[in-house]
Amino acid sequence: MEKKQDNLYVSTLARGLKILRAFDESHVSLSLTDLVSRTGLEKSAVQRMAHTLHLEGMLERDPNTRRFRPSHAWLQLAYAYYWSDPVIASALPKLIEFSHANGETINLAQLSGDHIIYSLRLPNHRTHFASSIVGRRLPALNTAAGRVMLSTRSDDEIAEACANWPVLQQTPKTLTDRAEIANSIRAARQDGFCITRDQMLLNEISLSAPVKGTDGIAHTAVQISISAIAVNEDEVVEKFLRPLLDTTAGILG
Amino acid sequence: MEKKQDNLYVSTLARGLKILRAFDESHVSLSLTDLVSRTGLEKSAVQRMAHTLHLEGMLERDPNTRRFRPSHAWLQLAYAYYWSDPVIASALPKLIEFSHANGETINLAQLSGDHIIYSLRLPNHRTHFASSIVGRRLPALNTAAGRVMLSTRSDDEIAEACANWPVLQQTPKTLTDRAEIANSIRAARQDGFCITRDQMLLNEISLSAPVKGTDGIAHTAVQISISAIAVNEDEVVEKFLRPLLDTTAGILG
DNA sequence: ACCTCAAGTATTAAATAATAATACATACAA
DNA sequence: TTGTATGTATTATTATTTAATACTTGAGGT
Repeated sequence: MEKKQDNLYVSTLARGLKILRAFDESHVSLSLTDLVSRTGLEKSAVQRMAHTLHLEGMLERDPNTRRFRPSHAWLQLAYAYYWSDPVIASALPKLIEFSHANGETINLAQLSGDHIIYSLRLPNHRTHFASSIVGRRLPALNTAAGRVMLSTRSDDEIAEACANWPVLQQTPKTLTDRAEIANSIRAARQDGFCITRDQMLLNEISLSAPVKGTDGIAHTAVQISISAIAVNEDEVVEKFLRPLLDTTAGILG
Repeated sequence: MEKKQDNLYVSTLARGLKILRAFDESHVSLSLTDLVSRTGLEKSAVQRMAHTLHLEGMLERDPNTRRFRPSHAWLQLAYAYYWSDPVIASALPKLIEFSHANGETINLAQLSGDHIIYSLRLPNHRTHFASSIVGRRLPALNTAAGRVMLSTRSDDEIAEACANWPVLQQTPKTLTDRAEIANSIRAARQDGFCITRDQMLLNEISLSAPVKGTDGIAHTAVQISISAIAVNEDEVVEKFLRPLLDTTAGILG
């Protein structure tokens, strides 16, 4: 896949990035040969890239196992990202306020292609690890946050997304019927919020409201997670919709 | 600075990384010429690297201003980092517990060379933006967390660090006298904790305890921040040391 | 203790792919 | 409009990466 008829494209750099992206939640430390198989690059290419990334402080290397791991530099990049995105600075104090006042898990989600990505998370319960750390990507159509953002778009865009964007069956109860997802988005447009249940995690209720820009389109949403053991959807809306909308209203999209 | 007599070193990749690292808290969006001046690379090199990084989804490009910004991919890398570091998974539930029980800002800090880096942060008050987001690096000697980690090392290492590691005068009251810093570290070794005040921020008290590995050395520490307006250091120790030590005790270094 | 094999490391000739120089285009200001 | 700064495009040259291969190390099995 050495692509492009593009004389500005530096394939060596792309290969190096490929090494970085070989790491994910189920590949936390990789040997040279692991990297070869995961990236599809030549052994010697991997050798040189990994070597360089190590020297440059982007990869940690365990001297015993000789396996590579992400370094702290990866967190530093996140730090730079946070400063670069103005929505973050606007949202963070509001989320802290909400978390403090309501004691519930609250997240900031942004649209990233056909996925959402969680950019801020303030967990208030012990919950699954993946649900507590930033940077997680989920198919937009599967999530309340994704649907509520889509609901601010034109009918055509919604239809296009519902037809083509990925849907992932995460739990037995995950909604995979695209027509039903479209209904959910239509409802969200009416209501100004979206609520889901058991979509990514069983017994988890998600309530989300959009952060609209001046054009009325939302690239950001705030989402809260509530355990469905104690309460049902109606009660969640009853109790948390108002504070949630207060929160989103204070954020500059 | 095209360095190395190293035939495995891929300088093109290093140049690309240099572009990424040109972004930080005071350089949130950079034009081509900005990148040239910040990296010291040739104009055409920057052109090709930025172009490639954009195509690979590592840089966002504003079509109007033609400036580059970090992309969501930078958060995804943080996500991979979190999974790769076992301390994180062990610490996160404990920090959440503490935050929930005590309602105070709590952070996980790790030693990264001669700096500490905050890898988890659970802010519970409105506080300065930089104090709320992960990935921030601070000189280890300036911080309670850095000192308490150092205090688990040998006398020689402590002496070496106190002599050579960087110290940054962040507030008028920041301790810059290296002998006094050494005293602070000695005290931390005795006490099993370190408390500071007004070091990075005025009217901020920092209390930190180490997370020791099986060898007794700490590469990680937990730190809490308390406003010094309402309470003094003794009261902070009185009130929070016990729960803090309970927290660190539950974390596998 | 020895052997085997897989995994990591080192070396090189060959040529691809990146470079640097320069020319062109566009946007903004005087 | 003209001038200047910034971004974009093109190309010959060659430095740099490549890919192939040989060497080294270490873990597991017998």
